[in-house]
Amino acid sequence: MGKVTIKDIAREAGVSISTVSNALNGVSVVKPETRDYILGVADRLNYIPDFNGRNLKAKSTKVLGLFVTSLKGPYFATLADIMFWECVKHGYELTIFITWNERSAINSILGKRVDGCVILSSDVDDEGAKRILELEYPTVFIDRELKSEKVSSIIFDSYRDGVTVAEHFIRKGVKKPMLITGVRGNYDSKERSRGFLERLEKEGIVIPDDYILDGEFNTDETYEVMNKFLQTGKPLPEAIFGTNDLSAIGAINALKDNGYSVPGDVIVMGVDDIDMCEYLNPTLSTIRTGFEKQGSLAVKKLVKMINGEETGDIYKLHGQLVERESTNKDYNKL
Amino acid sequence: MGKVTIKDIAREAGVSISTVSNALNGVSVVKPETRDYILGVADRLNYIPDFNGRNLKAKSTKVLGLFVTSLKGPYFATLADIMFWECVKHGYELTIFITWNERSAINSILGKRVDGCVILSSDVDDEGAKRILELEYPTVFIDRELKSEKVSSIIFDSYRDGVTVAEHFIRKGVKKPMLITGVRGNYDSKERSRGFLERLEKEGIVIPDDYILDGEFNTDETYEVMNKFLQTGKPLPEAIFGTNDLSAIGAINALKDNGYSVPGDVIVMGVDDIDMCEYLNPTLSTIRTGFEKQGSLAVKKLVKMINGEETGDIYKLHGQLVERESTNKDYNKL
DNA sequence: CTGAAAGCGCTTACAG
DNA sequence: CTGAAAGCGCTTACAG
Repeated sequence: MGKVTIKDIAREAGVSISTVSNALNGVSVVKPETRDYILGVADRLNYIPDFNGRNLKAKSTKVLGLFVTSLKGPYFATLADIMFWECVKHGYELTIFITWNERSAINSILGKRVDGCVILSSDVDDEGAKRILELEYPTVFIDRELKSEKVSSIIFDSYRDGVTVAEHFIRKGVKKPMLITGVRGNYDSKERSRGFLERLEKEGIVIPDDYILDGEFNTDETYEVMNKFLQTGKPLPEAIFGTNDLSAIGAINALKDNGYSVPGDVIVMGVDDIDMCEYLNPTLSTIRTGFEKQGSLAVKKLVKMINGEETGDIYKLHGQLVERESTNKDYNKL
Repeated sequence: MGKVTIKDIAREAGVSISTVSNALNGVSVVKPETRDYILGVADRLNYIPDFNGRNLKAKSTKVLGLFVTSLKGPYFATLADIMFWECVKHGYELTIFITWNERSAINSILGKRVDGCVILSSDVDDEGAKRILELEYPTVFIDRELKSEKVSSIIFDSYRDGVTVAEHFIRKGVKKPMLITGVRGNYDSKERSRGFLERLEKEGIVIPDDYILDGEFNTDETYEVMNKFLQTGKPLPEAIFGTNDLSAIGAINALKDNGYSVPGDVIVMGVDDIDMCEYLNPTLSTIRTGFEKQGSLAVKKLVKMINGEETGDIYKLHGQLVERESTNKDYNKL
């Protein structure tokens, strides 16, 4: 078929390639009739611009990149969809890169594939993140706290979310809670745990080490450790905080399988508010972290940094308590 | 900082840019010492190739594109992850594009951003799909049946999956089943329904129109229509086939909320085998469609078509019955 | 308002 | 084994 280039259009339309380029890009300098005529020819020839030719010279690609370690996880799909629509609004495309280290993000930026990037990947180590920071290219981190001229972070206020859960338990009169931590080294896991523990401590409640389980943010893993805990015969906690919904679910299943009732014997809470929460039995109380806002804010901020309208900032998004059956002692009495 | 190009490396290393290019690309013609020296210089200067410069001239980008309408949906994340790793194996990158029409895929191929693409987007209409077909560029469709020299399809054998469910119901002695269809026009919804209905018909079972509900592949929607159905006071079906797991879940919730028991009063089955199935109450019987295989096969086939080693084919993947509590009448008796 | 020309950063025949 | 040169398809000052 032979690729159609602006040269072909120029020849066909009897104008120069500069004029074609200007017409195609809507540069206002072109006479409207000329422009329309050229556009018609381009259309007729099924012209499709070569990204590489364009971007090689142009300063901007009009593409934003989202870099993630994996697409799995409770809220990723929604986040990406929201980001996509926010990009559309601003005249950008969004492309998603799966990657396991910071090289790929750096390559894409420096290789002029994207004008800026949003990075969600716990697997980028701190050194890698710092390297990106030093680049001073427009970047938004959504799972770590970094900031510079061109770099922003939009994260959950996970410390506060942990506090919120603690206070909810305190209101319920809980004296002996259990904590299930998430992926080691993960920002949200650490902060949620810290907020939870510190707020409880203010109330004079200190959780013994054997009442802090490591659930890896994962249902199966949490089921295992919870099950093992229950086998020891130690006294049941009154309440369990799973630092994400998946681990809360694992804990509930282990409790059920050991003959305990939730919320009758133990109340349980998670974080995230994944769709599943409403379909479980009992429905799961949780913290809605507001990732929709995270997605749109990430793109908005990125665009502003690209345009030089704003410099880097750190935003912390407040979660919201969603009470359902799993923390409602009265539920089983119905 | 000023972008480092092969010119800089050439100057620094005291060689020509051709030699730098050859060294960087591992062209064997370069003397090993020269190559190593150049690589060292490139490394020292933090050289990162410009994608646009490279791809403009090169025939191949070594990037595969995955085009989807949305990242939501039960198995998308797993599919993408699997495809990513398969790409890595073959020396390709994977980038994901969210898009609502076939233009974007066409642009990306013809705009030389990707060497080939996998398309999962029911929203590409048949005309759009045909346009892609005519391009004769390496493409794999994973939700429609198309085939040509460079175009393959790797789909679920959804007709057969429908038959499998029908036969499972027949074995259970079901005489009055209900069907919940999915997204209108969706290949899998149509085929699953058709297989289900035709197999039942062979058994002399014909489902009346008011026992075929439209659930849009979606829990909330299905809950609504099921609820409405139950309000009519019509006799309960003995079994319900939700053409995906999400709709089966919606039906179960509506039944429960109306005081019925699953599987006691009605047995229910879905398709997909999403993670949630195991955490529901009752756990959900379903068809495991084998999308892991779909992901890796899609990439493998695409690479082979790109390399000209194979021409287009159509593969249908067989699903596998996974029986859990929701179709096990004895379950409630325990 | 339009066109001739340079050049973006690479790759790739081709000479040597 | 290495280098000089052309060219990929565009954009962008600059002249006119």
